[in-house]
Order: sequence, then structure tokens, then C-alpha cells
Amino acid sequence: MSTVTITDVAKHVGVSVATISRHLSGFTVRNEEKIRQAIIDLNYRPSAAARNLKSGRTGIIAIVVPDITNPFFASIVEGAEGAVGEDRMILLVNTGDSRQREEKALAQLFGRVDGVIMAPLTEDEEGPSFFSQFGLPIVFVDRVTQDGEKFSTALTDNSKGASIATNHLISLGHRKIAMISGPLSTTPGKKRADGFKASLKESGLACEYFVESDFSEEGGYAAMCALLEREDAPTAVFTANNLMTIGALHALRDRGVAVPDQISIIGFDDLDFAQLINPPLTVIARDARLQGAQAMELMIKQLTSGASTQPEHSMVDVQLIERGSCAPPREMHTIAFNQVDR
Amino acid sequence: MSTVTITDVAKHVGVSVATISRHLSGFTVRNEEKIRQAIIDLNYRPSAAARNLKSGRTGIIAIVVPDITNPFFASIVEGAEGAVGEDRMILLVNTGDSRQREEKALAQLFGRVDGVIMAPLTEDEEGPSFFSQFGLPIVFVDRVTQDGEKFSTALTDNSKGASIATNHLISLGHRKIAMISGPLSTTPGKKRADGFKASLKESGLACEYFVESDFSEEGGYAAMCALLEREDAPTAVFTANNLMTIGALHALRDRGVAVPDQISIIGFDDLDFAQLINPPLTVIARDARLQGAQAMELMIKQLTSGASTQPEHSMVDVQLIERGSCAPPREMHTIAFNQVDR
DNA sequence: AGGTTATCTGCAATCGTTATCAGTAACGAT
DNA sequence: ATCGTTACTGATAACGATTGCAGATAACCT
Repeated sequence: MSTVTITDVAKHVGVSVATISRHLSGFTVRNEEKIRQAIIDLNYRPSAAARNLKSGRTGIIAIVVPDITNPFFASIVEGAEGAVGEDRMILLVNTGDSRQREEKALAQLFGRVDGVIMAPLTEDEEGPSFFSQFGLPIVFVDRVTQDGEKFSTALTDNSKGASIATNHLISLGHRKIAMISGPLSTTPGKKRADGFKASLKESGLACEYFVESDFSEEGGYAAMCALLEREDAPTAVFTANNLMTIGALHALRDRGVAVPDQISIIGFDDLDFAQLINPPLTVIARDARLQGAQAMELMIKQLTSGASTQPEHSMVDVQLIERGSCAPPREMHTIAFNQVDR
Repeated sequence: MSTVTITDVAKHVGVSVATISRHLSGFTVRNEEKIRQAIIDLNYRPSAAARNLKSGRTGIIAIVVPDITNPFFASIVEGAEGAVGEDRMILLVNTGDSRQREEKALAQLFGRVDGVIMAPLTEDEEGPSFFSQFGLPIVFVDRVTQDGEKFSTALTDNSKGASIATNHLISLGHRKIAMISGPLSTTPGKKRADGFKASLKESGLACEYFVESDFSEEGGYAAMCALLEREDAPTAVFTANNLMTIGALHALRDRGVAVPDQISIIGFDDLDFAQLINPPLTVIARDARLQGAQAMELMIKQLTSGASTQPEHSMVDVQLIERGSCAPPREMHTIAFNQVDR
């Protein structure tokens, strides 16, 4: 079939394989036109495997994410794709939130790719040594391991985003503010929780409605239900990622709780359809595509400038997008009315 | 650093490289324990490149999709991921709706992967010969090329889905039914349009509100606007994919058109948040994850049973999910009231 | 024409692994 | 003691490309 090698081309033209090779590498050779023609005639394609073996480089960069169906990670991948350039490709690994698969993936990736952009599952203590054992260039995106400073990172300003969200609710008059948090073992989980708590503290509020969940839709649903069942329910909730926001909204809908009349909700990460739901959702947004692109740029920089260079860190900004899911708490409405009445 | 080869292990143990190789391939060898230990001590990892070169196999299967941020394709990828098995990995290529990138990707993929699962951009005439020139095993998913019968395919029953949607609207009493179609140059675009038109014909209705768009959110938005501007606007619309549904909903929202009071809408492909919008969206759903898994199964079957086997075809079923975005047309309401009044 | 560069060429080694083939050792049967 | 069988081992040739080296060819100058 198609097992035409460089030797075949060489024979066909009547030169040595070295000449063909040099032609392919861009050197000027004598029978250039003949060679070009022979390559087309024979439908020759250089063996990537052989090249890898000689050069030790594959031209492939891996992206390891916990869940590709999460629109956020899809955007990260898209951003990275856009920044990868002509001569490299992306290998995607979906770990499905399984530590085991993450580990296995890393092991399998070794030698197949030039570097790995990854969003690790947790900040697990064995993290950095674990990752460096593979001797692969690594860039962390969105999440880092405990002592990830040794690697380049492309993150978001998580705590700032959480603070903006929390302060927004506070400034609307809320006092009973809940947070449906991600796992504290992850970077965004931890940082967003930190930002939330810090903001409460600044305003002299106690942190009474804090639920740690798992960044999943089901988790968000369950957490919201738990909050609603409390006798002294919160008047506002900050959900720490897109999927949990969706879950929480489902819960509110199922229970017939009106937004924002009975409860205000603000989510971290924008959603494609945030404007379509009723009321349109107020969110903390960031440019995930940019973040993915930055991760890729850091990776390429690392690959081209030798492994010895210092790790670099990039951070995309966050932004409050006010739509309609946040309003002053009910009691405030009443008070306001009373005040007007007086 | 980490350039420890099989030779190093062999020296360390005091046997030949052949023995180490045999151990790695699962044969029983004498100093098994010593070897195992040496591999750990030296942190030896077999070179994937060298193996590829010898075996001609890479253990990587590529998935080529037009747009990974489309939740549908994300689900396809996830489904395929789940079916890929222990000893293979997935390489993702996002062509970003660019024919050029698709072509380049295929060329680069050759030799790097064992097979390609792909959703081609169009059914372009040069299709099959174009793809087969690369000598790569191919499985088409969701979309095929014109004469794609030569390859295995994992599709959906597009025309059936479109018919169900159209008939649903007809049975509610609609007569002025629009379709926002995908590009007729793509399989799902064509088949869904066919199903729509066939259903109209069966019911003796003319096809008067047909707009060909591009499967994108912006396209759906523009198409919906165009429909609304017609003096004799439709009372119902069938949008041919998820993104165009979102776009159409945005348009309706921006124009202040009430759903389903002023217009009914049904979309092809379910959306994560279909229940969250107001009213909850009625859709034609299918199991995209299953479809992805089927594509992968076909690929693996093809790889394991030699290239000589017949291509196979799988098809996932579609299903109507009634929620709240479809209702009898306004005139019908009136008529109904009149009838009651009499 | 002769000498000196400047270019280009082919040979062969090399990348790390696996498959082949010819061995060697152990053991029981004769 | 010899033979056959079984169970393993080591040396070596691939796999397909790249590259340093030395030799060949062409180009240029006097």
C-alpha cells in the first residue's frame, strides 16, 4: 500500500537517501525538481516515527483536562489550539475526574509528546515530584499542584473574582450569603473560597452558608437543595463554577424558588446561554480561550528556549457581568418600602 | 536527564537487551525480579518513538472535529474517549471550520496515528479519494463525504428526527412552519432539510420558510431575524442544530417575541440548559456520547480485524422531548376560544 | 590550464526497540 | 552416556529517517 520510504524516492530519482533527506530539510540540492516530482508521483510521506526516533521530538503537545464536556475546558482547548502554530498538534486527554487515569495518561504520554499542558485533578501533596518524574515539560492551566511554582502556570485571578462576586451581593444588601464551593483540594476551589471568605470578613459578616461541593452539575444541585432546606435560608448564593451554577438553577427551578425575588444567584464563569434564562444570569466572566492560548504560549516558549529557563506565570483578568439574577434581598425590599411610606 | 534506554537496563542487570525486551512484552525470563527492580531504579520508560518505528503502530487514534466548543462534538469526543480502551489514546484536532486546516491535519496525522475518526466539513465531491489518499483507516462520525459508503460511519437518523420535529409542529396545528437549516453541503444539514421538506409535503404543505444557514449561533440569529422580518411571519420554527437554536432564541428574546405564544420553536439536539430557559425547550434529542462510542468501536474493529473487512454503519436513534416551547399557533387559540364560545 | 574555494553528494553510523535465529543449559527418557 | 525436548538467552539485523565526514563536483579566480 503506502509504505513508500525515503529509500524508494532515492532510487526513483537516482540519488542517495541523504540527498532526499536534505531536500526535505530545506537544503538546496541539485535535482530539486526531479525530487519534488518523485515525491508526488510515489505519494511519499516521511515517517513521523522515524523522525521522532532520531530527533527526540514529536511535534505534539498534550492537553490533559478533567472533563472536555465542560464548556470551560472546551474553550481552554480551543484557545490552545489556536496558539499551537503550524508545525505542532494537540493531543487531548480527558481524565474524567479519575486520578488513576490521570496518572496512566502521564505515563503513556512520555515520549509521545514534547510537553503537557495540564489541569491537574487536585493539589495533592505528591504533585510536583510526581509530575517531574516523567521528565516532561509541563505547564499548568487553571489549576496547579501544591508546589507548582516550579512550573509555568496560566491561571485566572480566582480570589479577585470571588471577592467581586461576594462584594456585589453584599453591596446589594445581602447578609445571608451562601457559597457553593468547589473542592478545596483544587486551585480554583480553594482560591475562590478564600476570596469569598475574605470579602465576608472585610464586611464583618460571618461565613455561615458555605458548602463544599465538586464542580459538577449534580453537586451544585445537591448543595443548593441542602441550602434551601436550612431553616434560616440564605438570600443569595455564589456558585463557584459554571456546572454547579446550572445545577443550582435546576434545584431552584424544581423547588419553585424565584430568582432574584427569593434568592439572588451569581456564578463564576459565564455561560453561553446566560442571557437566555430567566432572569439572565449575573456572572463573573473571564476569557477562557485567552487562558488556553497563554498556556500554549508558555509551553512553546519553554520548548524553544531550552528547559533551563525560569518558569513563567500568566493570569487572565475577571470581570463582573451584571444581568438580572441578583437583586436586593426581600427584607430589603420591605424596608425600602417602609422607608418610603414613612 | 531521562534518556535511559533499554540498553542501560540490560547493562545494569547484566543481561542482553533482548531479554529486557522480552520481559517487557510479557514473556517469562530468568531474572524477572532483578529486571523489574532495575527498571524502577533507573526510571526507565520505553521509547514510544522506537516502538512505533518497529511496529508501525502508534496506539493513537485521532478525532477530527470542526468545533470542539460545540457541546455536541464535545460529547462525541467524550463518548469516543470512553470507548478507546486501555492501550490507546486520542489525539484531538479542531479544524475550526477551515477546509485548509482539515487538509493539513490529515497530512500531518499520517504516521502519527493508527486511524482517524472524523466529522468532515463538507460532502465535497473530491471527498473519498481525497481521504483515502492518505492510506489511513477512517471512520466518519455524524457526517460523511459524498461517497462515504466505502468507509465505516456512525451517524444519527437525521431525516427521521427532522420529520418528527416537523410533524410535531404540524400536529399542533401549525401551517406556516419555518426551518433554519444547516449547510446543505453537510450530511446533517442535507438530511434534516430532507426530512423537513418530506414531512411538509406529506401533509400537503408548501415549503415557504426555509432558510439555509451555517450551524453557528450567529447564523441562527441572523436567520431568525430574517424570518421575523417577513410580512407573513411563520408561527413555528425548527432549528437544525443546538447552536442555531441558541442564536434563534437570542433573536426572539431581543425582538421581544414570546415563546410559545407568538412563535413555537423546536431544536435538533438537546441542550444542557434546555430546561432552564423560559419556557423549557422542546427538542429532538439523541445520545451523542453513544454515537462517539460507536464511532470508536467501529474504528477499533477495523484496526483489529485487518483493513480488508467491509465497512460497517451504525446509527443512533432520535427522540422527541416535549417541554414547553411548542404550542398551537395563535390563530388556533382564537379559533378554539370561538368554538368554546359558541 | 591550474589552483582554490564553495557546493553539493554518498557512505555509514545512529536513534531505541523488536524479531529472528542460532545457540546453551537443564532435565528426563532411553 | 546419548538423545530429544523444553525453556530460555544473546548477537544481530532490521524499522525509516538524519547527520558528520570525507570525497566529488562545480564555480571562480588568476
